Amino acid sequence: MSELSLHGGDPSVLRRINAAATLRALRGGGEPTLSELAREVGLSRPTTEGVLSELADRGLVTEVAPRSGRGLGRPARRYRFRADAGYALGLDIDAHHVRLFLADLDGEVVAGHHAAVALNASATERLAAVRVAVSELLATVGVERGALWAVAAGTPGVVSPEGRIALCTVVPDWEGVALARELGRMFPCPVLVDNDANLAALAERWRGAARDSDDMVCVLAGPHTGMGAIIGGRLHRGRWGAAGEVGLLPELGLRDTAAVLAEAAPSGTLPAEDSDGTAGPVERAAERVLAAAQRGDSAAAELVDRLAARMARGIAAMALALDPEMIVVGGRLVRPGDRLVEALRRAVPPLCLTPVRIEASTLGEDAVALGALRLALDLVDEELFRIDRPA
Amino acid sequence: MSELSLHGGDPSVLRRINAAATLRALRGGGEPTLSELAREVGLSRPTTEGVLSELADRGLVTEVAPRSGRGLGRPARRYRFRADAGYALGLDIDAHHVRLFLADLDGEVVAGHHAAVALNASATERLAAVRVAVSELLATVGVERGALWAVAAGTPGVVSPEGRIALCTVVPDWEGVALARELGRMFPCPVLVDNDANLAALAERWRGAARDSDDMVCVLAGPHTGMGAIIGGRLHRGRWGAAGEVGLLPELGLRDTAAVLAEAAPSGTLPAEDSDGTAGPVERAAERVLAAAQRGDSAAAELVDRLAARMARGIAAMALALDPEMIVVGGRLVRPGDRLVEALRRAVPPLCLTPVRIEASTLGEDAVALGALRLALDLVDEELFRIDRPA
DNA sequence: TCTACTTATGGAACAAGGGTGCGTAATGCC
DNA sequence: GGCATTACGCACCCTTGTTCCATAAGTAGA
Repeated sequence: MSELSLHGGDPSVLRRINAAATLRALRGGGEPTLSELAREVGLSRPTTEGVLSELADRGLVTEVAPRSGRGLGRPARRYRFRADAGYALGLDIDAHHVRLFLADLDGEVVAGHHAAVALNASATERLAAVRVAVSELLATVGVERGALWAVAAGTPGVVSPEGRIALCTVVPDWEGVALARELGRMFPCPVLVDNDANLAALAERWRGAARDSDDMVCVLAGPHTGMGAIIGGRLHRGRWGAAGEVGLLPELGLRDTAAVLAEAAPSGTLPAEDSDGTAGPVERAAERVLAAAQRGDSAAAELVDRLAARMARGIAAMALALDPEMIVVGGRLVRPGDRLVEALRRAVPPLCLTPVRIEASTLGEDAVALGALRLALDLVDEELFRIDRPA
Repeated sequence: MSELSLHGGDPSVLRRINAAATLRALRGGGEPTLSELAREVGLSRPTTEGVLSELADRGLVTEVAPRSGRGLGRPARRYRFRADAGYALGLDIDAHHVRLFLADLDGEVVAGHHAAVALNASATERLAAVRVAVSELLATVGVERGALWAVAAGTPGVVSPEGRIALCTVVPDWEGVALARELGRMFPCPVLVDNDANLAALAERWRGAARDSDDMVCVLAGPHTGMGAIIGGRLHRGRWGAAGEVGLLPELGLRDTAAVLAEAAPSGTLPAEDSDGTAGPVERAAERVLAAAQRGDSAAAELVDRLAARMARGIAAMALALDPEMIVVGGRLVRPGDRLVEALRRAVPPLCLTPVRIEASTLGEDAVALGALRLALDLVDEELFRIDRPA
């Protein structure tokens, strides 16, 4: 709007506005009638007709067969948004995995993929694994690389505004990698990179536990606990991309989260890294403690409660700073109905000023990749609905 | 824009867009020529002419005398934004004062006012003092109450989204007051109420130390230390209006800020409240310690440093949570070149992950009232430039 | 099978807004 | 006093969108 109100406009901007409105209504799904569409958008039928033929020329809309037999009168022409006119791709690159989701322009996920990567892989090897995974995914569903409109990737650590890994303690050889540029070489479309907790927040708001919440915080409890925040409906990154890192204050207890649980097992007895490279020894140990707590092992349960009490201070600091509507707790250490989330639900509110809902993630390990997908889809939407330049 | 893209538009919305764009260009100040204006907005001269005559009908624009003698050719008609077509009012209501600023539609401050209120005044008395102060201010400059387009007020404590004082430890008898409704009775225009630190943040961004910074935090060091945050260029209030209250965590050391300094003087020797009711005994004592530190008193200086070290944790928590571009420190306890700000500048960065500028407020005691004014002016701007309804 | 009714279509006539171009008015300079 | 210069005011045309109406293409009932 600001762009719009700065420079005045020809009648053509009116057409662009109406095209965007029509596209938006059409993308809601279904195969509306011309008249239905006109009524919904608030335009006359002839105008809508003109807009639609223009959108058809751009390849974004097709006419579908009219449905006869339903109702009285002459069957109406029906139109459909061509969701397959383009695709968006979301990546999750972490210490042990590469995860991918591909969606069409409707945001419908059409394919997913997963590949294990060794913890101690070099940055080059990790990027090669990404390249292979992407190629496999695209080949499986038969989507051309040129059909991608936007790509986004999430990764642990602090990601600078230019998409460089400014800080990363979790993935070896990862710090300093200009990830956006490296990935940019693989795709003929814009590539965005962001912190994993930030993207998990986007995902939870999109199709997870925080649907339609405009002010929420997502806690990603993994080896290190990161947080992402949606503020006023928009992802907040901070000046240097480091927002949500309250864990740095030692007294707020968000560092080495998994290690607190793992300490139960004497370090000498920790198993070596799994052969599939899917999780490190600390994560494995932590997950065993969580499982034991779930089974009713009282020593393990106490350890979980202690972890929750430790984490509560950091989470409360974030809640006090932002006063969010809700906090979603996710990451490797969390499953729905978990003892950890229950413990946090007891430990955090007493430290807060306002009632804040605490929910477990419903997306599990897919959260980050889905969030990356959502970020890419946001870019797609911006492209679809932009009105400040000729199509 | 979203509003715009949802419902399609007549040619009339085009006119509204162009009117808004022209008004925006015109309000930049000066008395531009018709052609200059047309060039700047990107419209043709006849169109601009039509828009201007419409704006003149609405009383927002006047033609001024052409300036002959300057340059060749026929003198051009010149136009001016009628800043006096309306006014905005900002209030600061705190424990000891009522402060007011009145501005025209250009945001130019045309009058200010200040009145002392006794600390132990009842809510009713405090509101009466506000009413009197407003009447005096308006009478002084000869502005009708009906000429007010928007009013905003700042006050210590947590202000709920509906404008109720949900929590306030600083002003007696203030908690629970439905301030927005009470003030609403005094004015025939919208009235907004917000937390004082939030408004101070707005003010510092508008004409203080944080000009044009879209991500900043304002620390208001008074009896209790509050914080306000601008995120992505917009004020962040939180779901319940309680954002920025990290001070609640005891280990973050933002509670009873002034008292830390005042403790130097044994409580028995504290002077009684000043006859003018302008400051409480604790504030007075705190200010004496600050002044002593400024003069070089080493004991006082050490006390200030200790306070800074205490506050640093809370400020760092906020900085880590939000990763702002800069932090502005203001409030009663701060003057430019102060030892407190210097001490914070040393104490905070080591706790942070990213380089964050720390600056002293340049607005002094006016910050909150100016921020309230800015909030009211934002509402004025929204009204001036709205395009989603007929004028 | 034919007729009446219903609903959508397609195009013509009309209105609003914006751009272009040209004759004309008002000023400064020589 | 004439000329160059600059801006004005108006007429004309294009784009976009709306209203209105005759017509087409179905269904339901006789």
